[in-house]
Amino acid sequence: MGLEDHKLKVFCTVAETKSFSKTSEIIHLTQPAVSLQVQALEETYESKLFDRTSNSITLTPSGEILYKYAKEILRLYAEAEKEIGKVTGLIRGCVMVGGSTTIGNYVLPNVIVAFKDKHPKIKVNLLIANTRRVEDLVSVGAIDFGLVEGIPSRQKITIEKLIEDELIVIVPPHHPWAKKKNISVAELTKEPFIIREEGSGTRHFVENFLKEQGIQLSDLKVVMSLGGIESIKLAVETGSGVSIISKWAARKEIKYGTLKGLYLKEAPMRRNFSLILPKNAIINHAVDEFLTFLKSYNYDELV
Amino acid sequence: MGLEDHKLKVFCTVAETKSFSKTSEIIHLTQPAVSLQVQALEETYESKLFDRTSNSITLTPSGEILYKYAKEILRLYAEAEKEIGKVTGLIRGCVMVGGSTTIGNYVLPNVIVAFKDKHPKIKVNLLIANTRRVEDLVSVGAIDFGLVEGIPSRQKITIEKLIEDELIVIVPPHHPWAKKKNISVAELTKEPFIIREEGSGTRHFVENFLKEQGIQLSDLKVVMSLGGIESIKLAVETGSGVSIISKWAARKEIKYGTLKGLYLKEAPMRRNFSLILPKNAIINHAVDEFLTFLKSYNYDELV
DNA sequence: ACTAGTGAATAAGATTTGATTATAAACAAC
DNA sequence: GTTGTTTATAATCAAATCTTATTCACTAGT
Repeated sequence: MGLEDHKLKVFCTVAETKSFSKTSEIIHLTQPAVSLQVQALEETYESKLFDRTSNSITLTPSGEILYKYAKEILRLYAEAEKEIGKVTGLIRGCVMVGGSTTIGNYVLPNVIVAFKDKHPKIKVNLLIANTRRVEDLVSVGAIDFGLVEGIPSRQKITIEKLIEDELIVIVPPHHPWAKKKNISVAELTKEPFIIREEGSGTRHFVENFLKEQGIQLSDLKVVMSLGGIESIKLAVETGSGVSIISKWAARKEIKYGTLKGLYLKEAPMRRNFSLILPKNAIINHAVDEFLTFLKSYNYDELV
Repeated sequence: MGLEDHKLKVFCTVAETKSFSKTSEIIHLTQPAVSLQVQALEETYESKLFDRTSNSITLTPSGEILYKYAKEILRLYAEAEKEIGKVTGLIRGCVMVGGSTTIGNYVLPNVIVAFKDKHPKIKVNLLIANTRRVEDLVSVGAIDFGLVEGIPSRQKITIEKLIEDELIVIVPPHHPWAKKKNISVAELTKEPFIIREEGSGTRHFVENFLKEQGIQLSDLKVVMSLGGIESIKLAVETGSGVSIISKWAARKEIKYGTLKGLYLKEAPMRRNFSLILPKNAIINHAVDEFLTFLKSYNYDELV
């Protein structure tokens, strides 16, 4: 882009993530490039900016000072661009979004496509990771904002409920349940069940939900545990069992008829997708526009 | 150097000098390079920053906004560097000095050499021009500070008396006056006189001084008017006449005996060299050090 | 109006900076 | 020790930046 000091941006991200390699993912550079940028800064100021001691990276006193100023400088770059954009009517820039697995893979791509259609000049950057990781990046200010499942509670983050997510039971189209709209929790325990891997937000939610309905995971006939939504859908399509995933994740397959979605009779499986923003965020013009778009977007048209 | 955004620096200087070519002299780039830098900025913001109308350059609304922010950003870069310098004990950076003809050619070079000796890492940049021009550059903030003859009075400039300058009568070593210490104004009118060109600060001072002593320029036997101090000294050395110049300018020749300096009986021809600073100047660490050095420098050792 | 003269834009080339892949070194965890 | 993870270094390649040479646009002077 060129409307900000790239070296300072890289430096700040390293300071925030405390990692050269994570920075390289976020900025979309290779790790050596990040090392070189920081080294270049250290040479111009003739002062080490980070202590690279074994397993952790910390800012040196010089680094602390530079970080404070760099952050303010970057804020001014963003503000200048915003102000000029107001005058020229031009909206451009770069948005760094973080999305947790479900929302990142199945909701945001559609939103981003629609957004790019309205604002072709704005570059959108999507990073998909688990909720914890996205929260971390937001809390240190390494990305502009995040969209995650559930309602994380953290200091240094502003949280806003954005849209509701509903989980559904998925079955293959020729399954006995395929004609039904609802099934009971009791019925669920009779069928081979495929579950997400330990650590996933969706699995966590499902476990809790079933517990509320008086059912343990061990009551289900769990036939396998898979490490990704796509693999779960594939397994269900091929008849290996049924599963529970977000309606957003099953959208396409339901539309094309390769999967059927059902609700539980007892209660809807609802959770929120939350928008999380760093406190004292640098909100540039592009980020502003994206947030406005996000809030006004009609998510139902996706379903 | 790399410890500031070069594009913004160039842009600011163009905005201040209202000239691409003058900027190129100050920043030590070629004129096309300046054009390209500004064009690059105009492309990134997709907005013209200057109106290039015939003979004058003005900031567009976008340009005005960017200038405001750019100035603040550059100030922060300088401040960051200063703060880091305090921690590391390193003093470096770049000073842009403007000097009017006499002080620029005959005083500053010595000061700068002594300064570089103490602070080898600081880059000093000397621009020699007439008083008016130096004042202009200072008043718009295009150079860090200026040293000029006389006491200019201008808004937007902070003025400080720095050192005294004394003008002396110079004669060749075998001239009848060479053995004397003083001569009278009356005597001066009897000798062929060589004078600086119209427009020079020194000529202006000499004319005024003689007027105060009741003598018009036309009372002198002016044999020639020369456009530079070196040519005047040469003319006096070769016996074409006598002249009046700054003691600083005659220092070397008096030391080597190729010229003799005399004072006027009636009154000393004194004027001040003034230090002029832009209001709201960006004083970086290097500038700070140079100013301190300037004020503590023992100018007498030069005489 | 024609001709310098001045100041900015453009073109083509060289140099420097920046990024990439590949690889090595340092360190923790098993 | 061996493995895996993270940063640093090396070599290569692409892109940005500066330079010289030239052209263009506009004034000013004759």
